[in-house]
Amino acid sequence: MQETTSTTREPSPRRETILDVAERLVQLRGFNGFSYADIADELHITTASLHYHFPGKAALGEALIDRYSRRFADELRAIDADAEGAHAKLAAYADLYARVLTDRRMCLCGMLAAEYETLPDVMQRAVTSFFEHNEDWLARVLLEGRKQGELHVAGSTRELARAVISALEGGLLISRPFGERARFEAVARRLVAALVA
Amino acid sequence: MQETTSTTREPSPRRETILDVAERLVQLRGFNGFSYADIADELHITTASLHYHFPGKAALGEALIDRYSRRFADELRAIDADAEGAHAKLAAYADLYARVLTDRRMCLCGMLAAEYETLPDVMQRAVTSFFEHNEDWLARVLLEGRKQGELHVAGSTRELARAVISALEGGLLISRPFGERARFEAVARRLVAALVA
DNA sequence: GTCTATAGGCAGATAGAC
DNA sequence: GTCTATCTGCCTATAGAC
Repeated sequence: MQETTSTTREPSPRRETILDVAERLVQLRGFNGFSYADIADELHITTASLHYHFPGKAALGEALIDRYSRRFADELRAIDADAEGAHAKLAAYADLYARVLTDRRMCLCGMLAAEYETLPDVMQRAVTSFFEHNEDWLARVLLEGRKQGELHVAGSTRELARAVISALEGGLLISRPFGERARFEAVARRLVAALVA
Repeated sequence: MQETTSTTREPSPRRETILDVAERLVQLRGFNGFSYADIADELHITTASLHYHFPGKAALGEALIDRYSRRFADELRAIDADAEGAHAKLAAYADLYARVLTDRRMCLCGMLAAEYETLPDVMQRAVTSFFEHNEDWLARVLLEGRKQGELHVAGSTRELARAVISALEGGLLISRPFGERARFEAVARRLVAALVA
């Protein structure tokens, strides 16, 4: 039986490889800091070929955020399945960010948040959506932690969720120029510990 | 008596105006998100004229960070002179960041931290220097607060200083796409309160 | 200080052959 | 799917007149 009705594009291997390269470039240099030529050179193809897979840079950018968000959501589900208790979940969440730093990368959506003003509309919407979903997940974890008496959260859990995301994204942002993952981890530990004391 | 021996360039009015426009553009769109033409259009001059004031984009960028850092240092001195006690100083420090958000701007050096990988060497050095000076100032405030018994800071004050900067820069980064200053202020209050409890 | 004119390169993108 | 060839536009930058 042939698959013909899928609304989301079939994930061809080539397409995925292109996204892999583009993702790394955006995380390192930003959406305005790389070009189709950079990807083409690395894959030993031409920019015309890239336009076959993604009609324009905006479409490529949107696909990047969608895939990144989907993967992030998968990781959050994995944390829900594996980690027990709010403290463990928050530690696992912070660890997601620490792992982003591999190869000096920034969080894709943190990078795009900086460039937000210059992004095509479709990408702007996808970026805010990423943060809102993170907020939702965190707020739920915090609320459950409070219900269980595990956390002493005063006031709005949503506001606290925003603070956690801000702190972790900022930790990545500031640590990266100094090039040491240990620096981020020390900061992240303090931030999470202080916020959800 | 004529001034001829100053090593730092005389601040001509034109030069300052150019820096004003460039500064806003970088804070809004990033260093890779604006061009000489953008500045020239706004000032109704040509890009050739800009090259008279700044030989290249790297020199302009360096001048931007230098001026921004000098102003920031001035503000820190003003806080030292006006605010009494560590809590008041930290609140004033956080307020510096809140004021940056005017017109949806990002902190200049926070923006450049995102683009760090793509920046000319002179700019990279200037950016890290900005954060180090902020760290120094904050670490001193935290240390004095602890000595006075005003703050209960466990462990390294330098590490905590880094956490504060990360949290505030991250707050700006994430709040900006949502366009509400109140959002940042709520997050910043929580972050500072939690960190220096 | 500002201009005109122009260079040389790179950007994102398209048409059409294979 | 990938190519060659090409386009248009923008980018940083420079020479030289005023």
